[in-house]
Amino acid sequence: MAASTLTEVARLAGVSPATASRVLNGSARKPGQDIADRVRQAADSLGYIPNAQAQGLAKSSSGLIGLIVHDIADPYFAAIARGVQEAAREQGRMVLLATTAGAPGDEKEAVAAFAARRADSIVIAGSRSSRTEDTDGNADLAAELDRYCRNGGQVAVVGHPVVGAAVSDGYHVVEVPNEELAASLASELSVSRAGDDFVIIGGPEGLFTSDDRIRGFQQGLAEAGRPPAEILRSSFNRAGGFEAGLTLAARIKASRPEAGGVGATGNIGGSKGLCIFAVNDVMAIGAAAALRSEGLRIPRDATIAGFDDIETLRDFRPALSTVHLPLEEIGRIATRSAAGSAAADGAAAPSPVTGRVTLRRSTETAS
Amino acid sequence: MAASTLTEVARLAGVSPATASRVLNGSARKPGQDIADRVRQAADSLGYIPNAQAQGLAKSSSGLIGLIVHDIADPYFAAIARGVQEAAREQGRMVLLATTAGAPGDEKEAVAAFAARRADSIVIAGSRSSRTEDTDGNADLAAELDRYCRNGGQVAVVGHPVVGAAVSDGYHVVEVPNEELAASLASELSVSRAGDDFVIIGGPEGLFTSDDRIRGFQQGLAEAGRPPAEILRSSFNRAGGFEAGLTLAARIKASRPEAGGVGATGNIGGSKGLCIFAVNDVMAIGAAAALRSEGLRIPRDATIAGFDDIETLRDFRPALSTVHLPLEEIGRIATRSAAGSAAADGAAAPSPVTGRVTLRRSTETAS
DNA sequence: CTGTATTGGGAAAGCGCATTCCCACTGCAT
DNA sequence: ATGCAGTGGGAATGCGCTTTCCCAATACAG
Repeated sequence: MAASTLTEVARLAGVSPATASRVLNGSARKPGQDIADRVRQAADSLGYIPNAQAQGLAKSSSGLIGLIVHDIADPYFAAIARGVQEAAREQGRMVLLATTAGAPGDEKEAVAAFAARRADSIVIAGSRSSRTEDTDGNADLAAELDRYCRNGGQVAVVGHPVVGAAVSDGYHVVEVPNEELAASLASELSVSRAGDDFVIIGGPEGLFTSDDRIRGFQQGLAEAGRPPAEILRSSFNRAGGFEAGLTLAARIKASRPEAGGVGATGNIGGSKGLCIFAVNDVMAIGAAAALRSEGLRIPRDATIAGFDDIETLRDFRPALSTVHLPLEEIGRIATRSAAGSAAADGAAAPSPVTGRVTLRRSTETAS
Repeated sequence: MAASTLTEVARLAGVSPATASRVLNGSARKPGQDIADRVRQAADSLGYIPNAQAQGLAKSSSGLIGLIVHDIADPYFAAIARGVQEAAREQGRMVLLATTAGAPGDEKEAVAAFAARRADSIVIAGSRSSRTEDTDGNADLAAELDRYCRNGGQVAVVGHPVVGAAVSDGYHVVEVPNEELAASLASELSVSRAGDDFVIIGGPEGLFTSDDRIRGFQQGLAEAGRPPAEILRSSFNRAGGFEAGLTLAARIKASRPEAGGVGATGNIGGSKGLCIFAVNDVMAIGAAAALRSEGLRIPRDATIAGFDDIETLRDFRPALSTVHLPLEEIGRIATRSAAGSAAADGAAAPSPVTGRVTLRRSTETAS
């Protein structure tokens, strides 16, 4: 038994396919009550399920939203995905998922695949890159997005615009005030960690999110009359944070006075403490793990702050200072901005993303 | 400019649409080299992207895999989703996401939506329920799945079969040895926590995953000559674990000898320790948070073990004893078993899921 | 040199639905 | 009684592609 079709339903109800279509799938014209009932009854006696592909073909729209993330199991993206999913549901659409590990080439593939499926809109999360090795991929991606938009597609990008993407209507960017927030964080830490040296653990140069946060942090330090922090670069994930954490651990151990044995109380006397800013939470967690694995304690031997306030932090100890970002909300906003283009443009501008510096135990003064 | 069509490509190349179709999208018949080149060139000069909807309509298959989870931001599901996504990619398919919070009614909707989109296969993760309030939903879901399978769809369910689902080919269950593993855990803990009382934090009665693990654990205890553990039930998430944790915390505090003040060293003298088994990691984490919030320490004042070994545990302190499950692999297996039905049935049976009891600090003897 | 395979391309018929026309019919004003 | 707008249903077309069927051309054996 193959899935039953509209035609079969129509025949059973003794009406034309046109009429059946009108009653079963919202049309401007509403057939008479009695006929409608007959059709509806026929439909569910047959267990009719409309073929979305055929509907899509006929209407040239699909009820699909494409979502591009680096890694769906990363708590950062998972939270955004949850928001996207939720907003999609509100719109009566479904989410198509693509993971790309951040490679622009793969992202281009994903966009093409979404375009092939005639997705109504595409949400791209994950940091944009301007690294030279990504130049080609970025160009391809931009071209693909451009084509998609010209064909009526809607695109929302979280954070930074895609490098080289033409500004068309249908192309939306959800701005995240990374720089300002990082500056605020630096400013607050300059006060609470007045005696410390600062060091930044960043992602590879060219990753916008990372670069913005680094720039903001440095600026915040400067405004507080502090010298710029040293920057350690590694990959934009836990492993990268861990690696950088090991480097810092060695340095901390080397610089502290050879007081006693293992149990020595870290940072005493005149030596300055170290305050680490990792440009995202997973890197911060990685760094913290590295310090711990080297026998160092936070905030005793070093303090540390992250960025994003991913849900995982809730149960991470010591409680990690960070910048809270409404990740789920960001997903919703992106999804809505790529959908509500029907509404008035300027007026319907979705509320901007706001974050909040959130200081916790990991940067409290060691007792 | 609307997206260009196969017909346009064909015209530009000076061939028939049929030929163009044959060269651009894999067909059994391979047109001549020169013609193929001409078509291909025409295609990318036009930036042709095949309309997957139309292809799907014509071939009646869509290259889509439906994935149903409770919550995509839950680390357990996120890990499975990653595996599914990966396997989907291998198959050249895309994954369609649906989140349902575990409500069978919603799951039925999701299956219907997947069916409407003519998804090639559906993967259902998340515990099945036999609670009475879910009876209707389960029946609907089973009926919907049945119809989907009869129409040639492939379904893979992680863990338990859907209640009432007819066994058809096309309906696969990825077995997870919850009961055995829970028994092993109980057995190992009976040794390492020889002096302790055991208590189980479980989900609501009727959730198969929870029930299986509880049953297994009790059985393991029995085999070790222990009396059955008391069971505390609450919701199958962190909040549920937290709630149960509060209850236990009160009990622990009440039962311990009024040694001194807050700083008293918990469990001394003849009073038995408490070993908590939470049926999944997020509940265990919730319970641990509750204990901590009540000033109790793990493993000093109580020990605790979870189940699943979600990635989050990597950075959770104290390191949580648990049962490792290859979550990502489970996602892959499910996806493959719902795809490789073309291969020989019996022979192609995917490798079964195996777990591993993993004891860590949270159940180590307090020093 | 004729006859039969065989190859390679094109014409056309759907896949299941939405939608534009078109037509028969009703109700009302003239 | 006649005309007209308005209403409600059906026939037909097309969305973009695959695929079967058909036909011309070539190849080869007899």
